[in-house]
Amino acid sequence: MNKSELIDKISESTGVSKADTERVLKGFEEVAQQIVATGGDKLTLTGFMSIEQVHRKARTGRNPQTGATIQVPASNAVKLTPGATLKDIAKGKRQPS
Amino acid sequence: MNKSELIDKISESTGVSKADTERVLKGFEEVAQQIVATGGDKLTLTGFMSIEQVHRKARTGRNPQTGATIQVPASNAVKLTPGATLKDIAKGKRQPS
DNA sequence: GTCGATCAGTTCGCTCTTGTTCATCGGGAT
DNA sequence: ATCCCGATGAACAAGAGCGAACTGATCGAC
Repeated sequence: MNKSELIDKISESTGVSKADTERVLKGFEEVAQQIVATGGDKLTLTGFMSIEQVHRKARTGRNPQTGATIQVPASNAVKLTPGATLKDIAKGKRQPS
Repeated sequence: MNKSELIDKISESTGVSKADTERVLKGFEEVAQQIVATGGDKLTLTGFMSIEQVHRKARTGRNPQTGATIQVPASNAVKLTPGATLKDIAKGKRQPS
């Protein structure tokens, strides 16, 4: 499923226009970008997901074409964590809304 | 940041009412739940994130209070993957929109 | 304002992910 | 319709996350 299909589905089920649905998703993405850009806060949507910036240690990577090892420097990364409700649905312990 | 704060921010920046913003986020969550409940499809929001159901092997867990080991059966889990744009923003390689 | 649901933190052995480069193909902004 | 950007997959060593059970704190639906 891609973005267009998602917007169609959300618009159908909520009655919100596709244009506004798209604006809200874009707004959500921009807030997520601000969260991971600054790292000072964490966004938690209870039962759904959380989004935060985390730090990753330096380590060894590899060029898949040549097999040469490459030093990957320490840097910031994105951590997306599913919430309990979403996990329970994936496990079959619970039904989607 | 929690859900209320997120809705305020999105509503402010997009001009969409808080009520509609909340409906769209709820709709997005419900679609994500359908994706991880069935496992047949994967939702990809290019540059932002993707959401899918994955399978996890059985393994050993532990009760942190008693230290007793517990067998955790194989089951389905949720995989949330950040997209390239979000990752680049976390690394500082790129500015948020 | 209430109260049920969820989060965060705890241990630890093992599973899973990470990031590198690059060609190809699809998405999606315009 | 066009075309630039991002997803995908390849190898792999090492980093990071997972999930159990439980509890106090917080969230958010009503």
